[in-house]
Amino acid sequence: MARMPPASKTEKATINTIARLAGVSKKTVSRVLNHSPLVRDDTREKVLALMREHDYAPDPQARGLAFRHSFLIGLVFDNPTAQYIVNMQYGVLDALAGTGFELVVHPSDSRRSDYVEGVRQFVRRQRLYGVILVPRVSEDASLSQMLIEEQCRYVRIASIELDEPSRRLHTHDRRACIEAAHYVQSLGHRHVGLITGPKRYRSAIERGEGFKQGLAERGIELAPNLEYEGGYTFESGVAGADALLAQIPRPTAIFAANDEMAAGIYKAALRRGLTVPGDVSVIGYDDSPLAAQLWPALTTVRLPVREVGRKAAELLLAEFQNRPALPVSIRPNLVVRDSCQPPRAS
Amino acid sequence: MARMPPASKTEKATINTIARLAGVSKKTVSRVLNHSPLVRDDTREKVLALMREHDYAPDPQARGLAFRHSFLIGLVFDNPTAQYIVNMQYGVLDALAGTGFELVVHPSDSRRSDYVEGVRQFVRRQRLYGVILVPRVSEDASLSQMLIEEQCRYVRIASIELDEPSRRLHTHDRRACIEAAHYVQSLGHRHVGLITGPKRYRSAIERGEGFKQGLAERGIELAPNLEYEGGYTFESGVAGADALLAQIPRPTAIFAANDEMAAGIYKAALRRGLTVPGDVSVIGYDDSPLAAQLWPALTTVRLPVREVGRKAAELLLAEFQNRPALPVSIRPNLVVRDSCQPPRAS
DNA sequence: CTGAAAGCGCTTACAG
DNA sequence: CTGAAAGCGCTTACAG
Repeated sequence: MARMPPASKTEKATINTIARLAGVSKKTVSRVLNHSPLVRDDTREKVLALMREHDYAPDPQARGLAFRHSFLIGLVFDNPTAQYIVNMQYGVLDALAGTGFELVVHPSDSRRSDYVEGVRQFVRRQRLYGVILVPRVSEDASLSQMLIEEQCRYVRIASIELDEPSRRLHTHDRRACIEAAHYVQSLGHRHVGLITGPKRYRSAIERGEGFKQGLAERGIELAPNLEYEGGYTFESGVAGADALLAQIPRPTAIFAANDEMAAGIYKAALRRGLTVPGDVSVIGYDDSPLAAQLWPALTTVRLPVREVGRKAAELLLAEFQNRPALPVSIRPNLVVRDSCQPPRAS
Repeated sequence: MARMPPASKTEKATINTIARLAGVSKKTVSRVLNHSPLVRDDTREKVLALMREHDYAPDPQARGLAFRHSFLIGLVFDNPTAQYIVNMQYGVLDALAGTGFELVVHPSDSRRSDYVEGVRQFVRRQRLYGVILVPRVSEDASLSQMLIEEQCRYVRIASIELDEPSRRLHTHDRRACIEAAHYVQSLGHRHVGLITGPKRYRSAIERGEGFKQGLAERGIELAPNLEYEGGYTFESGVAGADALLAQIPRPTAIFAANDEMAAGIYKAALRRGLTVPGDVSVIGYDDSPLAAQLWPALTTVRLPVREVGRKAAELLLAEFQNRPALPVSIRPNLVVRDSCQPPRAS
């Protein structure tokens, strides 16, 4: 690239600039930067004023080199939906704003045997301050084990309480699905179908078990032929609904463990000449953008993902910011739209 | 966090470790690292072997401090669709793999008057090596002007050829829409509707103009009452289709400037008792995940976004890697699915 | 083709 | 409450 003209602004201020102007050593400026109590109040004020005046911010690289860790937080994920990732990123960035930390993204493929090594290189080479683990990689004990070996902080976002309190964020999938089941029962449904996610996902188990538990609590037993293991994909939702809607008696309501599969139910119903919710009520999970766009709009379970991201980042930075690292738990809520109604009188 | 046991692996190798073991100065190791030709072949080989043996990688923070820039690439965007952002991130990361660079994300809100200053702080404080600008922030001249002031490299991804060759990636929206129009005409449609994006987006103008140009080239003039300015949202697609489908004669095909709005056409058609593509053919833009899930599956224009991200990152790193910085252009292609057919004989 | 010295902008460890 | 020295792991500028 061609040489560019010098910046119009004055040269970037460093810790030396501030120290010289304040008539103190750079160590004192450093103390102010790191909130050390060992600085006289008037000294601190003078230094802070100078920092503001010169728009000074410490160089994260120099700081990182001295601290022996970077000011980077990693987000490690394995292909959840795009909306989930993006919301998570927004949430993490909400928490990082003004802290000097930045977010670096690291997608990985947990089906590859070497993905843990890939994450190891990532955290080691970049000397990451910490990482946030999103399902399903958050469920992998070999990954968290490696991070402990590497002395890298982490927070696991998961549907159950994995790991110790300071490192977990619990999303209460089971509880949310119990409530979804209660809602379905309250409308009067007795023949209810279930399309679960793939059982290698902990969330799939939690959601499926939760839903059945919720029905059982209200005296409804879900028949084995009304449960189908899907793959969290649209196509698997279509296949699952085809299977369930062929049963006799036909279920009057179906719960799908995510919205993609719930959308698949719409397609299968449409093809069979069945209406939603007239012939079959549908309920999903995620409140993806899809949910509001389906016609009729989909009743679904919503986890506030952006808030999850924010809380996870806050937990990760708690120690650095001298706050207590308390375990976090966030509950989803049911978003009632138009895809459920009482069953037709039979 | 509690102190953790020391890592099981040996201490991390530094440039000094390698230099000592190779019996050379660290400057020589540095030369190998930076592909300097001023190293004897056998010296280079010995150093490289040692690096491999000790799994050595230079510390990006130390390197960055000395180089006066970090090894971070910023992705600056203003709320395009989640899938677009995520695909872009994957693409950028494809190009960064193995280079020692990492990707940091920076969403911003271009409606806020201070967003350019926000990006300025971001690039200055982190000493970013460069940034990739995604529409619509890529279209903002005040942003690129600021980056030049800050001497920060950038690449603009845009629907037209903005900026100088070494800083632009052209996505040919106009050409793609011309071809979409030709396709619609080739099916025999004469009464064609258009739902554009908001005119403050350059892409909206390019797509709309391109589509009209393509029709004109085949002797079809798009009537003013068959053009509607949408907002790139599902709801605006519904509203647009409601307006267009009420015209007489009713259009037999509608092109929407993105898939969200195209999905809105489906809903409007369904409500009016019209079938897609029997009564009205629909064509979208983006090939979002939605497109394949609609029923019938949506014919749409697909930009390979991941490839765009990869090429943009390669262009940004060209200078660093001693490659020529040639302008990049990527053409979308038409994905024909089930939402278009010839018009009914009238 | 190779190296000793100085420096990037911070912090730790020690001294007072 | 404050500071001088040394160091984090690299590179630039200079010398040979």
